[in-house]
Amino acid sequence: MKRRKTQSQEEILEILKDSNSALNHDMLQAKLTTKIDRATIYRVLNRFSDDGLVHKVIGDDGKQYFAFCLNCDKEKKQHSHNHFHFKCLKCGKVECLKNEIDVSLPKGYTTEAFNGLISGYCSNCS
Amino acid sequence: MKRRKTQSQEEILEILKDSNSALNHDMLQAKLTTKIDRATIYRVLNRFSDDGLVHKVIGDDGKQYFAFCLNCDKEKKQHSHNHFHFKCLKCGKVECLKNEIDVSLPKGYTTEAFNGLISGYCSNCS
DNA sequence: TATTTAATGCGACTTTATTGCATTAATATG
DNA sequence: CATATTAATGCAATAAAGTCGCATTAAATA
Repeated sequence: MKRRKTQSQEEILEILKDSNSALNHDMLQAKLTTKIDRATIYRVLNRFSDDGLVHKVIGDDGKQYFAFCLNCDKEKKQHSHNHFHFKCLKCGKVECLKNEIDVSLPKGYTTEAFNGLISGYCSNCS
Repeated sequence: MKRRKTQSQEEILEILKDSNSALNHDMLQAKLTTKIDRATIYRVLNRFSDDGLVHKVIGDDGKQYFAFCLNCDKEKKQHSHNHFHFKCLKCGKVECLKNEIDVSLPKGYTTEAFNGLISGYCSNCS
């Protein structure tokens, strides 16, 4: 199934690129100039996520947030379960912290997968 | 507002204690012998969570999971935003990893809050 | 035992997200 | 360039998770 370039996708991707924070459906829709259907928005976002173009994070509110992928290796599409995301509290930027984070568990514990969101200040904002 | 001891709460708490994994609403309801209303189950669970008796985790599926609190300091009720949870892939147990985890970020980055789920094997199962 | 009010059950409702299906339009093909 | 193919879209319906209002029930207390 080959992907096609469409107006909707371009605009949504542009918004995600311009935005420096992860957006949920509502936030994204609010930024749209064109009217794009809810379902389409979700489909575009999930397609991006599947393609490794953006990452999808589930917030504490249970909603899906999407952010343009900064540090992600686009070849490896196994996004969801092997890294943390970092969100800067000042500039709002969301990044992947793929293997840059050192997780040390209590002794006897071994890590298989981890994911979650770390909040703080990035190097530009701290 | 003083808490009252009720049948429903006892049964739900018992199930959470017996279960060694975090349960969502459906899973919990399936284990009930008595019929307890959806709304009640949610209210009981959130009450437990507010009281620091159980912890609430948002899964990757966006659903709320609840697990009896093993390592949590019941005095400090600020559960939600300052620790990771660890889930053992074998025995399914969910624990708080309050300050036992060493988070080291890329240089220049500072941590304010973190939460998420780490999967692996606990000391008993690894 | 009577009183107070926390907890429950029921139903309606909200929000988030997905799916089916007919239509539109992006790409490929001749 | 015209046409065929089918990915992408819009619309409506639906699903699923969770919350809320309100009348009722039943713990705790006096």
